[in-house]
Amino acid sequence: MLTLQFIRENAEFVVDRLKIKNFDASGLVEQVLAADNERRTLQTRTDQKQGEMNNLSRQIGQLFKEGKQDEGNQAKEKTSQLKEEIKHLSQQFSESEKKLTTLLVQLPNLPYKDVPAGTSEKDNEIVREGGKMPNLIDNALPHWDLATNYNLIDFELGNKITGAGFPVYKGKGARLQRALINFFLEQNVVAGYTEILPPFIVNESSGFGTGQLPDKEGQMYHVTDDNLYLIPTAEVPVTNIYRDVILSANDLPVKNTAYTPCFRREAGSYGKDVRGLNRLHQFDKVEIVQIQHPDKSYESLNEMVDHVESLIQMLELPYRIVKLCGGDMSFTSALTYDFEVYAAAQKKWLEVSSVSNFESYQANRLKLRFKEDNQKKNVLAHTLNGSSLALPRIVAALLENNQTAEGIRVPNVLKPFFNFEFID
RNA sequence: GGAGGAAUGGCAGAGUGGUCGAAUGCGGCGGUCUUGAAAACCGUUGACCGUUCCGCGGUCCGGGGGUUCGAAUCCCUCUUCCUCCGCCA
Repeated sequence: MLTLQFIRENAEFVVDRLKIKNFDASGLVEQVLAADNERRTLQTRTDQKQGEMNNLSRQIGQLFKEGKQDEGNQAKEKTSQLKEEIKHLSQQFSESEKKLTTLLVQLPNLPYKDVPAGTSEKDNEIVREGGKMPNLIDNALPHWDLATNYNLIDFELGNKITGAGFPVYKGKGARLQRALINFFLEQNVVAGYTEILPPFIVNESSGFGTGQLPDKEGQMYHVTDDNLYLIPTAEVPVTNIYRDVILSANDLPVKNTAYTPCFRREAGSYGKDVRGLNRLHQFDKVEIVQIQHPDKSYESLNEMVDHVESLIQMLELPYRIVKLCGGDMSFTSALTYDFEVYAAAQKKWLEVSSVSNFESYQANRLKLRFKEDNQKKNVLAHTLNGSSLALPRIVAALLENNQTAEGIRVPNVLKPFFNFEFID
């Protein structure tokens, strides 16, 4: 969330910038400022009474110590009213604080200065394109047919065991998943990321820290008995490692990578977009996460974009990098680049990565700070993350683009991890 | 799952009702000494909020609640960790 201090000092700017995200913040900002004022008034009054009480208690203690029982008891009688007032005030204060937080979390992150205006993906800006479009054979098949024909993925079996959106990978299909996960992790480690294997289920505080809760509750699977959530992305556990942490400046940047399965309810997604591997309830993804000094976070963002691009290039897939417009960006992001690969049989661009800078928006929720050298004050760090990469759509594109009459060609870079040049 | 024990500042570890945000040691930072370093010595060393902001006030001793004029200290509850038993990949 945005910091109160920033909103106080830049209220108009906040409202103005959020227009880029098609978010009318005028009413909300006003309410935040009012709630903030109320809270501060209440705190001043509460603190003052509490101070009086502390003084009185000290005096009473002193009186009893000196053996002045009568005076002590007399003084005691004076405390009951004060006590009542404090109880009342602190109740109001905590309600006021709660109200303020409720309002505050409704404000999205501000878009970075060069985020294009727009309402949907049509307004996104293509920043780079690369790779070579394949020459498809005649009668080229979409990946769901290829996956079935070559016995790589069994969608029906997934329906039986769990339900739609939970495919079963088999044989070379399963091995290809494993190979891709290894390949991605390996490349990330080479690029300086530390490998993490986090829990796949998180608590409420973690969900709040990265911004999934409270607003996107319906997108996660909820284990109600224990009030835990299946992770929708490794971003959640890996970023939350640093919740309530104060780093020192020379710890930065922190670079972590993790493979996890991701679980998404995808409520409200139906139709042809969900065919095959295009949209699943459970899928595999390797994630990269950085924690960086505010002055350098956009350098890191570019570095991450270049890194993800190199992965896709190694897989020899045609791709494009898209800068999201305000309307298509997530609630918590300041700047997001999406990566799309072309799945030639479907004739579709599929999103395989989303790389974002959240600036201090998540850090403020997480209370993730660092100590600047020679300075007392702790400052919020910047957090960034990106997929490197999400597997299913990569697999979809690999299958579709590399199909030949004899079988499916496997990119050379996977050799160390997948010992077949051909799937036939 | 059953029975006990514990949770204090970066770490170790005192403190069982009254200036305790907390002794002491280690670590960190600054200084004296030294050509430099070590050792020794001196000083300093948590976070958050409010404010009339070089000052003052408030909160925080695992989380939440309670008793009391007053709680790190007493009570309840939750969580986590340790020991023993059982079970187990």
